Amino acid sequence: MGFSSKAAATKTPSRKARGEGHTRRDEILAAAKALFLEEGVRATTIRRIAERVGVSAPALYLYFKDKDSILIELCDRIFARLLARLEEIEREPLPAGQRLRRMGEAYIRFGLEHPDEYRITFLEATAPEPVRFTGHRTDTSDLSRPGAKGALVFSKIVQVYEAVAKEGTRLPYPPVTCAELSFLACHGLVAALIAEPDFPWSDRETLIRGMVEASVRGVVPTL
Amino acid sequence: MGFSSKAAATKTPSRKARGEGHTRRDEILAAAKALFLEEGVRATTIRRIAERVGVSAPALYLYFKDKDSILIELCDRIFARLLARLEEIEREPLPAGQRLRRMGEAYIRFGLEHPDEYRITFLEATAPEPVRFTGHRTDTSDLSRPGAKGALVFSKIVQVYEAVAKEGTRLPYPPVTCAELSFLACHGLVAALIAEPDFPWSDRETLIRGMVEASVRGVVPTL
DNA sequence: ATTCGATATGAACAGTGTTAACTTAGCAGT
DNA sequence: ACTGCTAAGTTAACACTGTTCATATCGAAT
Repeated sequence: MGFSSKAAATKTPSRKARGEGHTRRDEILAAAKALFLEEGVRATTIRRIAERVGVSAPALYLYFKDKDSILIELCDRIFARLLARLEEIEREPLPAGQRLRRMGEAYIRFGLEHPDEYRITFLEATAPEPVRFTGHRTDTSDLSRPGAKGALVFSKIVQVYEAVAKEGTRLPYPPVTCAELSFLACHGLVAALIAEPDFPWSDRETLIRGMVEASVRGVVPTL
Repeated sequence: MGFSSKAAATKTPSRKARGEGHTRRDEILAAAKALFLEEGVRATTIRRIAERVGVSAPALYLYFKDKDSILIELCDRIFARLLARLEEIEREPLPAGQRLRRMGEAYIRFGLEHPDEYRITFLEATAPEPVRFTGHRTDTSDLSRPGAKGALVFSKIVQVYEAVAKEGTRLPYPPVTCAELSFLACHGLVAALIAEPDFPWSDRETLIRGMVEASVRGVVPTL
């Protein structure tokens, strides 16, 4: 049955001490993450991750289906932090309008702080190429896809808009549509600032505050 | 060492100075474009473009610096059409607020109609990896970069906001900042629908009209 | 002692963008 | 006619990429 801890057994004794509690899987994730913010996405290749872990490239395939799986898991772990942040805000005793603003700001700042993960989760198309019709299925989306955690984040905003409606404010669209509009506006700011960091944008703080405001009042003017 | 020239009989004496209609350069662009919308971005590779033109892969480098240059030129040509559309709208005798809405809608629809080109122009980071500080240069941006045409598009919106100000409406931010906020909100919608076409978004038309409205009234509530 | 299953490896495959060296064809000028 | 010169294209190769396959090692259970 269960074997305790990990079975060390590196064929070539790695000079770095194997910390307790690290599985090889975690090592890979950690190496990928480090490579990520030290040298950027472009440098984060299978062979370089493997090199960092001190292992050959095919070894990664014992723990991950393919390269995307590694990146997706990495991103999902980061996005879990955003989710936690939003749930914090959710618990604050604020009027719904204010909670909306706090969430918007938290979302934007998070995105700007994790540009690579944000890009992979929301900007990179992993959808198969020839598929272009928008299948409108409210199905149980498979959680392995990128954007799965993204969808969770999104659902938080829906909840707040439902709260807004419950407070008596009339919404011009269904809560889910309101949430999409607010979310997409903030998303636009993050996406553009990440993709075009060299463009001479206006002052970042002004843009953030302005977009938070616009994303709320643009959808529900009375908020 | 036989000079068994099974040589390409396609030695059309296409004097490029002659420039009647199709130069080889244009052929390459056309092939890339066709490949683009027949088989998607992923299939648009140097060798396959070359194959379509009926030429070897390295031949493309006689006309373009690298692969990106091909794609960028392709995108710029498409975006020139958007620019023309916006200039049409610019000439319509409408109140500035209405012109803003018309432009927003045109922008969004254009983006959704040309997802691949939009992605390359606005979503793909071609910025060198380690550069992450935002150099605030109002300079003569080099026109070869992707987003060069994008910047032109953007400047159109700035002009309209200046017209709004001139009409007497007080703006909460400088015109350029207003334009950025409006633009970025619309950009968010386009970017997300392109990147995640399978997500069960609300009705597309509702989102478009809603975002156009929000991108204007969110920034300038009295418009 | 042998089998088993997990872990890891080196070699290789089918791609990618790109560069180098070489071959032509066509056109000027002594 | 014979040089040169230039533009346009070629084949071969390089340095990568993600990924698969056949093989090896090794601790543990039978």
